Amino acid sequence: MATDNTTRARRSRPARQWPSMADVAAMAGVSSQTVSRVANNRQNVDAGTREKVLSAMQSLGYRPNTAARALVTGRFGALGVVSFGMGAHGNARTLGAIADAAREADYSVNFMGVRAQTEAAVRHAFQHLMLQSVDGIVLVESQMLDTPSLRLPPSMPVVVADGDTGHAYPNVDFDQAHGAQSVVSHLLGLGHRTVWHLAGPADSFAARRRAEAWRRTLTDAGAPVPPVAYGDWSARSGYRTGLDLARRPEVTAVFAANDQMAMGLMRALHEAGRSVPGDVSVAGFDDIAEAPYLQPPLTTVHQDFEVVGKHCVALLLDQIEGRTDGPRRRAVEPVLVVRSSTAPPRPGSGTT
Amino acid sequence: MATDNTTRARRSRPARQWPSMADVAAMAGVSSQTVSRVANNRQNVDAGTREKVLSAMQSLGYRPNTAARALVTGRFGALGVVSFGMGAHGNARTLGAIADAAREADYSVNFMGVRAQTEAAVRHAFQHLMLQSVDGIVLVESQMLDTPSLRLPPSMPVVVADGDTGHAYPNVDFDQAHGAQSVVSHLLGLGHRTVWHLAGPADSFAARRRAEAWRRTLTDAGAPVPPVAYGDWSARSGYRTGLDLARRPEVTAVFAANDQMAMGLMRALHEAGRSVPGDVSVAGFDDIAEAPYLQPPLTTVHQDFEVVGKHCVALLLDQIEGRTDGPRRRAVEPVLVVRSSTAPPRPGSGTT
DNA sequence: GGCTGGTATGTTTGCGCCAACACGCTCCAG
DNA sequence: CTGGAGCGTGTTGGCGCAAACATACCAGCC
Repeated sequence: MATDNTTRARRSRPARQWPSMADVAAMAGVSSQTVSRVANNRQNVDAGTREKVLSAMQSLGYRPNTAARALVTGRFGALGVVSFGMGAHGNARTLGAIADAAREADYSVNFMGVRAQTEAAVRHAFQHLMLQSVDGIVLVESQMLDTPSLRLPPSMPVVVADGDTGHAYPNVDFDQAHGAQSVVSHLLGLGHRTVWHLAGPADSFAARRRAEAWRRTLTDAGAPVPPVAYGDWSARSGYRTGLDLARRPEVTAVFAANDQMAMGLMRALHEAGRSVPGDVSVAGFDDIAEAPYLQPPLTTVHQDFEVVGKHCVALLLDQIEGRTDGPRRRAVEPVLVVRSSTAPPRPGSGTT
Repeated sequence: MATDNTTRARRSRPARQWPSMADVAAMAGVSSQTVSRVANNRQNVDAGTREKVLSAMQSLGYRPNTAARALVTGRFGALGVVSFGMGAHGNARTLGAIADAAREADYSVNFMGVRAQTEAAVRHAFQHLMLQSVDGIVLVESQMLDTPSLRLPPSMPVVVADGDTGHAYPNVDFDQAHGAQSVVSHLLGLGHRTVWHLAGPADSFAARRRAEAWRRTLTDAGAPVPPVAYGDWSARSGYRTGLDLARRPEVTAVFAANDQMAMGLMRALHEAGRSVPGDVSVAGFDDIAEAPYLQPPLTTVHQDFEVVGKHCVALLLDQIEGRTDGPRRRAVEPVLVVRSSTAPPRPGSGTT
């Protein structure tokens, strides 16, 4: 990065290896403009002429040069996605869904992974994408939007997925509050005196919203609010917290902010001799594909990432194509899926 | 797709919203060529001049236009990645690693997800990428390379990750054979009479290589070769197979071709009252982050996706930059990780 | 017939950038 | 003191494409 590019760029102009419109035009005996019209599927071309051009394209193996096209149109046919690592299941699924939706709209996806939510890392990602090679950007779960030096130019369309809503950008998100509330209500409804919470990292907006909804649901129900434990979304962090919680006999129900942490949590409880759901009920969030096959099958909140991806692309295309009348926020409703990791508390348990 | 683009392209040329080199040049009082030299970090620019240009860039918010640059250099600064869905952990991890490595080299990553390994789907992906907008392509786990109509132009650099080795493209792969062999040997070494295998889908090359190594290791050891079951990498398919295997008392050890299937398998065995590893030992492949926290913690084969991503990018850059002396194949050694899901068979069990 | 309006096609132009070359200067060897 | 090499910089041209404008032709109409 930022090294001397002399050597790399020293290669002289490469020999033409792709035919251009002019080549096709010459072969078909028309002007290059007509070739352009055929390539862009314009209707005002005679059927016979179109045929000639198409067969010339075919035999020469012509492909339009996107760079030249982008230069003249100012559009790139590409969307940028900034996301924080493929380790998080949700991020990977969201990216896949965005890519699918983008392909439907004939856009390609330029992916920038960012390892850390540090200013430098995010700035680098933005700089790379903002080299004017994308028509818009989807930010997946970023908390960095308010850092002034990272502000994107106002002319760049942006959609934020699964992130903070306290900014001006259009936004697609799960209704985290509703999902978390449904889990906590479910557990309280089973008869638990209260529900403990293993939250995601404090700098994650989704984690904060889940924690807030958990707290509100408890207070609304008049249940005591136990201290919050924080993990980092990993099973490992769930395991560490689980070792702690297992030592507290008053813990009868735990809501983990994602399924991976719930896995670690259940493992720790098992090792400590606390059965799930006999002694402790555990619920997760995400409904990863493996959730039905955990031991026990995990009660969790299902999130439809496909829909999120679709909405992200739709909102972005609205901006790119200048439509301002569409919605600027979309919420996707998560659905509680009750399996076997939650049950009523043992009679007499859970008292302090 | 292939619709009339008239309306979309009808927008007249958008007002210039980005400053160009000429603007910077005017502000700095130099020629645009000098701006170009500064932008490309050439050394033959006077320090004072460079300073003036840089501050002009800064105050105008100048970003080089990659399309224009690509048009004249014939290079795009982008790598294409074709992969089959983000559902499979391995694919997601590999993509993330490729993106990281590409960023190190100042390339961006153009991601094309393909849902199905059908000819039409893959062709569409290739067409999109081959619109001369990437400098090279990484194919992650594709079996479609030999389909004649999909052949890529010889001028396009390609690297195949985790896929078939029976083709001319440079290749990065795990030493699947070695990994599978180490699992099977481990189980045989524990005293199991033989090891059953839950393979990945028949059209996956990685799955085939794992199955072949499993078979060879058994025959080399003089162990009987049980029939193979096939899954689709999902926990669900592992579960279904597990219900079958649980009914066969002679099954004392199973090698699942990935961790997700092992999870489903263990769940089915548990439901059928067969304990792991007491009655049946189970081993997986991949070492997903959650493997240590399954019940029981899963013996599996660790794969370092970061290294695979790095190698892919390195081999691709070799081709793009015209280096022909580098290696054309790289194998990454997977490592057996023994946890608690494997144990010696119960005395007297496993006889037919 | 001359006019209008529409359609198919061609010509010109310029997007922003960089390679190639030209230029003027300095420095040093011969 | 002259020739040539090296350096910083400017000038020119053209990459492939599509927008804008120009042209040719035809049909229908008063």
